[in-house]
Amino acid sequence: MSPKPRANDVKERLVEAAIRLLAEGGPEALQARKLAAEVGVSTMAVYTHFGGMAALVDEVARTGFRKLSAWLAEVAETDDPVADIFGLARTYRQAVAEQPQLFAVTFGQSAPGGKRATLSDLTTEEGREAAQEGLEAFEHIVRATERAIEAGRFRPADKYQAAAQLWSALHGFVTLEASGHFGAGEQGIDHILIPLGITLAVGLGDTVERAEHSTEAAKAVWRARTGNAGQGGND
Amino acid sequence: MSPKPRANDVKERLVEAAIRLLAEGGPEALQARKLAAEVGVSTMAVYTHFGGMAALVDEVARTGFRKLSAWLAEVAETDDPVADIFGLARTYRQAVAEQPQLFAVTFGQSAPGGKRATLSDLTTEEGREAAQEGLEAFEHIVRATERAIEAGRFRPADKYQAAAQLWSALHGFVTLEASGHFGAGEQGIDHILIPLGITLAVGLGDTVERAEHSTEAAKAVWRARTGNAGQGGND
DNA sequence: CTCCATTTATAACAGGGTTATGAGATACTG
DNA sequence: CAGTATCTCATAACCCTGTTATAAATGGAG
Repeated sequence: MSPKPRANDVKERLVEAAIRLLAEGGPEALQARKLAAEVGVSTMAVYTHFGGMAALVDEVARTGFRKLSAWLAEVAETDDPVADIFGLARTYRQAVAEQPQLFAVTFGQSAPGGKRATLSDLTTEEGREAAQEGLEAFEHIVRATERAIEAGRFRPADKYQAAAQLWSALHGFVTLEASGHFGAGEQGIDHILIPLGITLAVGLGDTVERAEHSTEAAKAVWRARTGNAGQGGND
Repeated sequence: MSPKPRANDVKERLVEAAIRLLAEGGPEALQARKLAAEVGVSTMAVYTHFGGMAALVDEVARTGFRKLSAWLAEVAETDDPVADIFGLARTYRQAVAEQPQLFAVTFGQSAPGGKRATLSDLTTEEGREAAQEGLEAFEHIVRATERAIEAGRFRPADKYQAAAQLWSALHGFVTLEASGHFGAGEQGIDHILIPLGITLAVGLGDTVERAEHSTEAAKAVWRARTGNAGQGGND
């Protein structure tokens, strides 16, 4: 097996193997020796390509952001921007639910004190320029928020500020759910995420009726997407 | 120094030292040998008292929850339950801002030595029993939410469900802020946390005017508390 | 005092990340 | 084409950290 790894995709394969090990065995399974064995090379590959495990983990974290952005980008824009926001939320939650270990690294690695350039303030112009991958995922929420404001569903407001509110709530729910605080399975979606979304939409200016209608629309779109061809694959 | 550790508070001192090392050097500094040296004992103490580093980290996580609960318990109940919720939010945020490393462990984002602390489900009866400390912090939000519903500020709703929404949003904001996404200092509070709180309050049934008034009331209380005698001490 | 349980220090072991070194491959240069 | 420089990778060692085996010290029970 593994006849001979072709020249330069060893780096790529290391990251892929790292994500696989992470998904299967959690953070403890992410070890240089296991990684090397998985790819069929020696541990030196980690050092020639990344400089060390820390940098590799960093790359894994960035890959998580990229995957998240890619998934969010697949959410189609409809004429109901609030429903689109719910669609983004479901997608965000689904990504984390499917690969909790990966996103635990992704969100954990962005902590300050780490080596990596931290994503800076997303509510200022300069900050947005400094933050690459993290911002990209955020931008999808911003765009949908902007459309909701333009459509009169949300009150006029700073789109970044409103989107940051939505992102906070969504991220908090997803994080707490991944930590096991909201039970297993899908119950957290119905019991908390959807009511939370309605609360936020209404608080931002939508009516209860329209917000509820949008959750139903989003649920229908979601069923069509995941019913036909699940989006849970590897990009 | 350290004349001779008295019998059974070695356990206590180990946890204290662990929190100190964590605060000063991050997760990587939380090591059995450093810990033992800090307390003035051998590494064996970790094993006789905890069974291993994993259990010690777990105890550190639980201590974080206990401190958080203690801080939240200090927030007085006024006749404005929505203002009280804002007070709880500021306190929650302040705790994490002051001891980000500790709460990164508490919430499971940081994994010293690969050993993550695990928490339990708060939306089920059994889960709530298993998670004493986690629940205690959550209960403060539940209680304030209940009062807001009873006072007619929030629409009638399941108090746990409504509180879970508030907790999600608050936790998400705090987490993202601690990761550096919302800039440094207090700007995240004014730009995002307070607007988020107003959005949620309004979405749950409050009026914009009363919600805004409550944020001001909470800010005044906060200034009085932190202006007089900061609450940043150890429990 | 003697016995027993608990706690602790010492020292070794095990398993990780990392590094030194040299061999092989690759590409550029004359 | 020959030679050389560079990049990549395997081997083997090194260091650090969690852990455990063992025995000494401690302290209460009888």
